[in-house]
Amino acid sequence: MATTASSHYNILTSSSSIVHSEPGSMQQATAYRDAQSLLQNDYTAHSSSHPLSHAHQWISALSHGDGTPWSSSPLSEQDIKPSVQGGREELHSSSSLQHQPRLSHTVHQPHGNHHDARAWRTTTAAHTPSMATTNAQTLVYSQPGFTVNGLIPSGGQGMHHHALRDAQEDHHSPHLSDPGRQPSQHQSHHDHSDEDTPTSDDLEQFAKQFKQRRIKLGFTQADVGLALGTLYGNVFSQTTICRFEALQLSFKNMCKLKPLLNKWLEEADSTSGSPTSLDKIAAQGRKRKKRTSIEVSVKGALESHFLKCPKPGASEITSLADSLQLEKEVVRVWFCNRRQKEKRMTPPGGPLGTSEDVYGDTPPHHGVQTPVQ
DNA sequence: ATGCATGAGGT
DNA sequence: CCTCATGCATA
Repeated sequence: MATTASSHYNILTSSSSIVHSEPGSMQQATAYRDAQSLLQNDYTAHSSSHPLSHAHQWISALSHGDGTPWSSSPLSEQDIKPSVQGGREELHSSSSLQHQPRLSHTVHQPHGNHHDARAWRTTTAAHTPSMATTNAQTLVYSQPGFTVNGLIPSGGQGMHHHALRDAQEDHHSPHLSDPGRQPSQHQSHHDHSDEDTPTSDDLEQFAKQFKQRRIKLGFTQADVGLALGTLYGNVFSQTTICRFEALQLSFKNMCKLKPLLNKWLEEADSTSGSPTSLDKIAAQGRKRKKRTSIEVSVKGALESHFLKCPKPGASEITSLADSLQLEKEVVRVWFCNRRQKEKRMTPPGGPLGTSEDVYGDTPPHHGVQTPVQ
């Protein structure tokens, strides 16, 4: 399935009859300050510039095998829409209290600096009361780069690690004089509406529960995202909800979202016949560059460079882009995204014990492992 | 479920 | 230019 040259992109918004939450799928521009849309043709306009396509890999929609070594989605059957929506509104009620923190971050944890990723594992592991065998069980880093180097108290795998993240992050102020905020109290259950900084374990369990309940209630991730919008004014996409459930967000981000999702959960189960009505606002047409498909081989090359140097300078990016025949911007963004991925909590592949435990780490994680989806 | 992209805010 | 939160478009 190589280059099939199937570049047939629908540039026009064809309202097909696919599954679409038609009524109200638009998102409201909550805090968008600038709403000006330029009118310049997109990248599809370079047809006249190129007489013959010789290296148009960025517009070739080849199957792009996706060389994700860790991609192991067992089964995913999402988007079950039982349509449990009734026809009620809560706009008239719910006029009680409830002050949402809005943009203010309720996170005081990683203090904005210092690697959130590290705080991740550390917090949990650190407060382990009796860590006899309680090793890193929650999050299994199944990637050579994901090791939380040097911070694993259990000393499980302080072995090979590419010190690839210590070049920048710690350029902040070295004020770590108030680590006392670290939640040391850990209840042995779930469901804690504590407002303060949750531990990674808390988040993990919450995410699991959330997912379960959500599914039980018959809501899709997208539904939740919209509901959050109608309820609190912050709309989120399916992507975000998904990532939350999969713990693929930064610690900070998770902390921020948890309260919201928690509220939704309460609402959702209390009013089993939720309405999901939202005001429709004009959709804002944004011209987004079409997703560039990077070939597997190219991805490999990029990865190699990443291991070598996660933060290439502008010049290096340029040359790299040149040799790979990619736009500089594409390469730059690739690196950015790559770095972000590195900071996620859950490394792709999931905490599920894959067969490849390069770390000899056999975590005794709890049994419940994704019943469905 | 994820890959690439956009944008705000910080340096 | 970076990080970080987020999401459209896709696989």
